[in-house]
Amino acid sequence: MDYNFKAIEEKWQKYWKEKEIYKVDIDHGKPKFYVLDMFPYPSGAGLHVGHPLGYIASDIYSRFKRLQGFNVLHPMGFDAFGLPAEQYAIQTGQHPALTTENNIKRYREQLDKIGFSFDWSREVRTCDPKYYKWTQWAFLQMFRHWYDNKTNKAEPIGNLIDEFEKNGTKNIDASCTEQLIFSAAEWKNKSEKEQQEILLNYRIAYLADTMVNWCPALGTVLANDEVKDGFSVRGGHPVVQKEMKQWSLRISAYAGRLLNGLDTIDWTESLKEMQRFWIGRSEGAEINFDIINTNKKLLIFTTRPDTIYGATFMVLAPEHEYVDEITTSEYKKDVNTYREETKKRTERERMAEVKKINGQFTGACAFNPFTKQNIQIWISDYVLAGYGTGAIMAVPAHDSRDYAFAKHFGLPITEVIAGGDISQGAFDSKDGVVINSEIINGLVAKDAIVKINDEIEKMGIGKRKINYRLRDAIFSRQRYWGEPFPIYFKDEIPYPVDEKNLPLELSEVDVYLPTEKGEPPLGRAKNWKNADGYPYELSTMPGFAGSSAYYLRYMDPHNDKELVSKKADEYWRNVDLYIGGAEHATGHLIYARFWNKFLFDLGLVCEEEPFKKLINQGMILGVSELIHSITPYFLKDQPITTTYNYIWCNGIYEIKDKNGNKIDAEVYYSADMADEVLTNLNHLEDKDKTKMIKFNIPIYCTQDHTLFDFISFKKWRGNFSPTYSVFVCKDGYWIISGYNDKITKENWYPLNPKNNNSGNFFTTPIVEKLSKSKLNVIPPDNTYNEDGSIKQEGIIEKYGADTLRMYEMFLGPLEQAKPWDTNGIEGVHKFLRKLWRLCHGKENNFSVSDGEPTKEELKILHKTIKKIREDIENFSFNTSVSAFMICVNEFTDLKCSKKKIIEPLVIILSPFAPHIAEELWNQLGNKESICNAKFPEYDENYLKENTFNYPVSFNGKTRYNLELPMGISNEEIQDTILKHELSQKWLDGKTPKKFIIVAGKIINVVV
RNA sequence: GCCCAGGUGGCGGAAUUGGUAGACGCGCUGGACUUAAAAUCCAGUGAUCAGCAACGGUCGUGCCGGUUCAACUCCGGCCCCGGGUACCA
Repeated sequence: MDYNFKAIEEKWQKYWKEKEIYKVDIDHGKPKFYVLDMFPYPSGAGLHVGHPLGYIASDIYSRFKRLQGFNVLHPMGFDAFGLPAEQYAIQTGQHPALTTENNIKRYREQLDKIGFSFDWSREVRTCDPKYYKWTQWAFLQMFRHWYDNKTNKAEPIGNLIDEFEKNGTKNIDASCTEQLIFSAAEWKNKSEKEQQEILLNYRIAYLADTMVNWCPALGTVLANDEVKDGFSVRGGHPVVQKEMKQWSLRISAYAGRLLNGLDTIDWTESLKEMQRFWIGRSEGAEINFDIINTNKKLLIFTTRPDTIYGATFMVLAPEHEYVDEITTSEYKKDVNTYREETKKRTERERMAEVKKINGQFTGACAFNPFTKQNIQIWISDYVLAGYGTGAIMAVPAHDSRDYAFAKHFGLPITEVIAGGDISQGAFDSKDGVVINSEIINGLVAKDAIVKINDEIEKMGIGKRKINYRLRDAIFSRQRYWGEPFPIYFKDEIPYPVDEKNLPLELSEVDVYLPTEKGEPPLGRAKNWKNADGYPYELSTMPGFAGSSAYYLRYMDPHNDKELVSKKADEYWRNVDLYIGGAEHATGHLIYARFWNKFLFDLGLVCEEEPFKKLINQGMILGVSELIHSITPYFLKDQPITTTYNYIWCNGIYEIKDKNGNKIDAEVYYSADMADEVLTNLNHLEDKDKTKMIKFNIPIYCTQDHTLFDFISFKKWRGNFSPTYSVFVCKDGYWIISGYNDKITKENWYPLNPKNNNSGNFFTTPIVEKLSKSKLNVIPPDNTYNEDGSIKQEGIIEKYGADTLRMYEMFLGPLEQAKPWDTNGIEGVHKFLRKLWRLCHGKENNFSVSDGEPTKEELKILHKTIKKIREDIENFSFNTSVSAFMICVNEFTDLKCSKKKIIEPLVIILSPFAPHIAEELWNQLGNKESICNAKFPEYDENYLKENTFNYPVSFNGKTRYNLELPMGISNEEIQDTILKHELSQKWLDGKTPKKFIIVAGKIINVVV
């Protein structure tokens, strides 16, 4: 073999490791540069080809910066707490710490094979107690602080207590859950418990009632994506919305700063836009409406107080605390029915179904303080409890949703802004003059808002208000595999664990399931209480807890005295370049910014924004395979006789095999007949409840969109599947039975034994993101069967890491999503071989010559240096790979392998393909690693052109090309064009109206 | 639904500021070398019409319309696909 990538890559990976080439320390002699990747969650499926995409990009950038003389911090670690490990633990009984450890080992092995320049001495793992000590520590700081709107920062809770003792709430302007008013005397008269409850109202980490997806059958809270159509995805159990006490972080206090901070950072506009929308600043007013026949006031928030004369009814979220109290006896039953229905739907479903108008009158009315009319109070799905105050004044003439609602229920519509046609639809625009509105008539909306706000404040019924959609982050998870809260409860009041007792380590449990009482798994732990016998919190922290400040730990990872030392923080400051997926836009990237701002308020970090520049790598999409089944509803004994005449229910119901024996089975349908099966169902009773369901199955069970390895499918289904699985094909059916090790070989039952042909069971392919949850991951390296034989050959083994690195970059623009497809990989590999051959000739002897390069050769080299440099700076790595290919093709054509050309070429290639570059660098006689070389500068003088081959167009259409010297005048060009024989045809005897000449670009003749 | 991104040959993509659409690579077709294969090299390759020929014509960047000497690029409207939508990470 000429280019022996295997030997080269192993050799240099070993060398880099032994010489600690990538270890960095604080070095005030060099400018720092901090390049960070979003660290991976080590799933059991291993690293897939999507992960390295961003890592390769950041590695190229890191190596480039290093070649430019920067001291580059480029660390890596693992986001190791999370749901999948816990699910696996539930299924197998293995401790998640153990499986996580194994997964990390596998990830590390895979990462090492790709030749990244990570400084592994700085590795962090979020599940390591030495690490989560600081996650817990930060949480305690949030518990011990409150947000003062006057100083606009977090302040110690002690200050607040002092103020309560002196003046009560009089001078307090705090971010809090509920506005409280009490005097100093009242404060002092409160019991300890009452005082602690009040403080929770102010703490940045606080306990509050929030809505969760509760699954009674599983005894646990589910994530939204674990719920579909009101049922749990696993097991199909009903899920309801339930109120539960949960830890929350008062991120809403930081909404304004999170919004303004966006203007100071170099992120893509689209990402900033997403965060701006997520934060959702809106200026408006809070207004109280009296509720008729009660002494209650209904507080609403509106951005359009100018339309208050058009407010003809009110709508509350079905969960609004007033609903029970105000509903009249006549409507109790209907309201309760409606609320029960709502409870079954997640918030996302409620938002998604705006076209289905529904709601319920409560029987109560409110008083519109401006029109002096009584207006009805309704409840409806489209008002969400978490937004604003959970109540709106509906202005059907000027809000589309209110309009649809009013039309549907026959509620009055009053036009108050001229300019639309309210018989046709709502006029939502603010461009119009106010009418039918007494005191603000004739004003444009903008002025009307000012005037009506003044009036509202004068009347004492409300005030101007800036509202943010950003909600406080719910910080409790009813799970085991996460950071324990350093909190114990005394008399139901939470108290912080003393900092010197951190970390509070996760306790062992017998099984990773909720207790019978429905407590989180930690409820099973023995002695889960402090030295005084007070019980610890049973929930754990969510996934984003550990990832919110990890970039700070990398600066000083072994410090057990501080989260990060001042020295390290002041040198490394913040992340200069952060690369990761756009799917984190509104999760991690907001939480981390919040977390950092909080630490900034405490003076612990010197930069207010953690990530200066951010690039989103696009997702690598893969092909997933879906299997078809039918919703479980239909209970009947059905003999399997023919494919179409009978439909089997899916689920654990009785079905008979062809011998008439009852079997306990689930049934799947081949994709080519699934629709037909569903159609056949239509004549059956209960057909409305029948639905086709499709779900992802592991792609390793499939081949060419066919389920081909039934045994591994059955193993994957595991305990979620009944004993038998029936796979119905057009020409027969397969029956597989048993669990795990006791799965029978597949049995094929053709419908017509004489015509025993295919038995192909088709699945439906779809292109979607590579993800463990989609079961479609493709690893970059070999995967092995249990017996040690190769299951699938990886790219690294087949082509080498340098090829993988360059190919992933070659796939397309970094930021765009692209499907994974190995078709083009040969071309990239060929390029590296070509480079090798350029330096080694046909005989594979290193043969680089010492001659002086020609002008032409220097031009190619400097053109490439310039291009590569610009491309790296623009993160346009796909075009760099093309440029390298063109360059090597050109030198091959010129048979140029001069040292003065090859040496700089190898340096600029080294960020992309470090192994081959290091090898060639070494062969060129260099003793030090190429990592310590200097990135060459290009010389503009070599790039100058004397002539330009102009495209000549007539009326914008290119007709011919013409080589002209650079720098000649437009008149000369015009003359040459007019005389040119090819021009005659297009001028057709006419005189040109106009010449457009862009020097060095184009000539256009307008005829 | 809402927010964000994207749509260019058979495929991945290029065209960085409105200036030659299809760079580079894959695939495919034909050829050279070879006993043969692999490897390597050479030529062709958007569609279509016409032709003995060619620096031939026309069309062509999701769809419809607009601005401009000139539009993949800018503007308006629509369609499709992907991500997120607050407990997947």
